[in-house]
This record gives sequence, C-alpha cells and structure tokens, in this order.
Amino acid sequence: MARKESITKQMIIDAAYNIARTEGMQGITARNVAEQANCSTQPIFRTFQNMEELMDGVYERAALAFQEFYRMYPRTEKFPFCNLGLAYIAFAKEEKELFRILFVGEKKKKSFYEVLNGNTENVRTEIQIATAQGCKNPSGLFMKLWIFIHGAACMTMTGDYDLSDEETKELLQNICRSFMSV
Amino acid sequence: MARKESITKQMIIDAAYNIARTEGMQGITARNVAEQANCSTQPIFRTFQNMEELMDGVYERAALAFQEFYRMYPRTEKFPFCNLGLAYIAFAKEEKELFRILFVGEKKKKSFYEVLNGNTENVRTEIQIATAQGCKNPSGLFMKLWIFIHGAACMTMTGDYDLSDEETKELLQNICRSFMSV
DNA sequence: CATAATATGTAACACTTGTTATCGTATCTT
DNA sequence: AAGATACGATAACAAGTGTTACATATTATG
Repeated sequence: MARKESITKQMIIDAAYNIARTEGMQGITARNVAEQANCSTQPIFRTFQNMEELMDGVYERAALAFQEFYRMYPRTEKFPFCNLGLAYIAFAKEEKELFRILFVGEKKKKSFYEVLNGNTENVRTEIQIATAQGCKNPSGLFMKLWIFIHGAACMTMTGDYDLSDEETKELLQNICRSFMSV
Repeated sequence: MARKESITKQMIIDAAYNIARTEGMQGITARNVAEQANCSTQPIFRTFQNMEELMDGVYERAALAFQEFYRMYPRTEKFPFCNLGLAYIAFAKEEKELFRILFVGEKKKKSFYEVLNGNTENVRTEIQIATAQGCKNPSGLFMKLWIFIHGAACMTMTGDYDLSDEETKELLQNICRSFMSV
C-alpha cells in the first residue's frame, strides 16, 4: 500500500549528531543535515515536527555517546570518583562540542546525573567506595570533588587547561587526598 | 563643512552590550542593535567594518563590566583568592550571559588573567597574601583553587549550583583550608 | 547665506534559515 | 498485475541575516 521508508529517524539523528560533534548545535540546519544524510530536507520534517525536536534527539544521542565513553574508559584509579572524573575530563578534551552541548550549553536540560546513566547508579557505587575507604561524609566529598572536576573539564573545553592524562591523574589524586584528610 | 555625528561608537557598543547581557552574543544583529540605539543600521556600518568587529567591542565592554564588578565587590575574606573567587561566582550568578561570553564562550579570546585586569596584578597580590600566611606553593594553591572556583561559577551559570553567598563563602574557606594544610 | 562634505534613514541586494506545497515514484495490499 | 498511498526530491515561500546604494538631512566653512 505504501512506499517503504529509506531514510530512518536514526539516520537523520546520526547525521545531525555528526555535524554537532564538529560544529556544535548551531551547525545543525535542515540543509546541512540533509546533505550529511544524502537526502532532501523532506524526510527530516516527516520525522520531526521541527528542527528543535531534532535537536532534542541529538542531545539524547550525545548523552548516549558520553555514557558509552564512560563505560569504555579504563578504571585504573582506586580513589573514589577519580575514574569518573578522569573520563569526564577526557571527554571534554576529545569531544569539546558534545561536552558543551551536554554540560554547559544554553539548552542543557539534564543534570549531570541524568546524563550519566538515566540514574545515579554509578555515583552510588563511587560513594560506597569512599565509605569503604573511611570517608565520613562521602556525598560532601563528591560535591567538592565534582565541582573541581567540572572546573577542570570546562577549562579543558575552552583550552585553558592542558595537562597530560598522567598529570591530571596525579592532580586528582592530590585533590582527593586533601579532601579526604579533612 | 560636515554633519555632526549623533550616534557615537560608544552608544552602539552600549546598545549591543545591553542586548548581550540578556540574550547573549547571538542576540546581537544589526537591526536589533539599531533598534536598541534608536537609529538605523547605517551608523553601525559606518563605525565598524562588520558585525564581528562590533562583537569584539562588546567583548571588551563585557571585560570592563567584570573588572568593575570585581573592583566594587566587598573584600571580607582573609583567605587568599577567596575574595576573587566569591566575586567571580557572584558575577556568574548575576550576569550569566556575560559570564558565558567572557569565560566559556566559543569566541573567548582572553584568558582569565587578561580579562581580570589586562595584567596579573590582582592575582599577584593574592599570591603574596598566601605566602604571608605560610603557604609554601602559592601558585600551586592558586591553580587548584581556581579550577574549583571556575567549576562552581560554571555550575552557577547553568543553574546546577545554587548555594547562598554565605554557604559559598564557607565552602571556599573549607576548600582553601584543605589545600593549604597539605 | 550658499556650498561642500559627511551622517543618517530608506530601501534594496544577496544569502541563509525553517517550513511547506507539489508532484513523480516506489512498494504493499489486493 | 493494478491501484492506493506514503515517501522523497524539487522548488517555492516567508522571515531574518549582513551589507550596500542612494537619497536626504545637517552642519562647518567660504
């Protein structure tokens, strides 16, 4: 009865996502996305109400990319929260535009926790580790550490911070020790 | 011989600056600025080569606004860097768009130091205070503290951080103590 | 006061944006 | 195989962008 669709929702989101990775959200225009997806602008507006709805899709796609990045990131640290922090900073370095979209953008909708996994599983795990290491106020530790980590990541994004992975690791260990010893 | 100019460079920059304060850089269009300045778009292009040059002017104007904000901010803290940090975070709270333009924007050109004063005077003063209080590695202390402060300010800008001034003050004192005791 | 020179307003240009109308066509159902 | 119908390409529309051409207004100087 009907013609088969050849350009799927996922294909459009992927095309837009690839643009966003290098140019940021403002690079996403109907014609740009169409070109990237090798089609006209028509399938875009069949699939999405408007461009904003597509951008919401891109945001979700970016969140998935971060989750995957974190899942794959090596966990070599014994200090609590440091693996999370190292992955976060590394993501800011390797995917500057996505980091901006997810964590400092004007249209940011989700909190860090929500982006991380849709739940707070990962953070809870880290809090248990902190408790096991004798930290009396693990969520207070997390708050302070996370502000620091977020600062380092934002500076990485803008190019104001450029330590090697090894230096960053040592810095985080150092900070973590400072906070735990109080 | 010639007609007197009625729309000055400063008037145009101020008009654009006022738009940027509430709408950010992307709110600055030739027609928007003209309306805000109560004139046509013509004086803009007589005064500036193009819109980008005007935006450079707005950036400088925003830097001035921050310098003035810091100059006027009460200095109640004895801990080194804390007055600077409190002012920075307060600015992020009161002038979110300007903060974004100056410190996390894509078109950011100046480092924090340069924005602060065109020189590092203020930071040097703080380093002397730290040294006087027995800190062995004051520039290391500053680096760590500043990453933390920048993180708190960025979270303030995006609405992820919302402590009162008093709570922020206590947090900064707490952090400063942690870092100095190591 | 007349004139020359510059500032400003009006209006246009070329371009890009989101969005939609039209139309040919592929494909599922019968 | 035939027809209904959703799909996708083309092309248009309206709105908004930076920028410029041109006419008008204004002012210092002769």
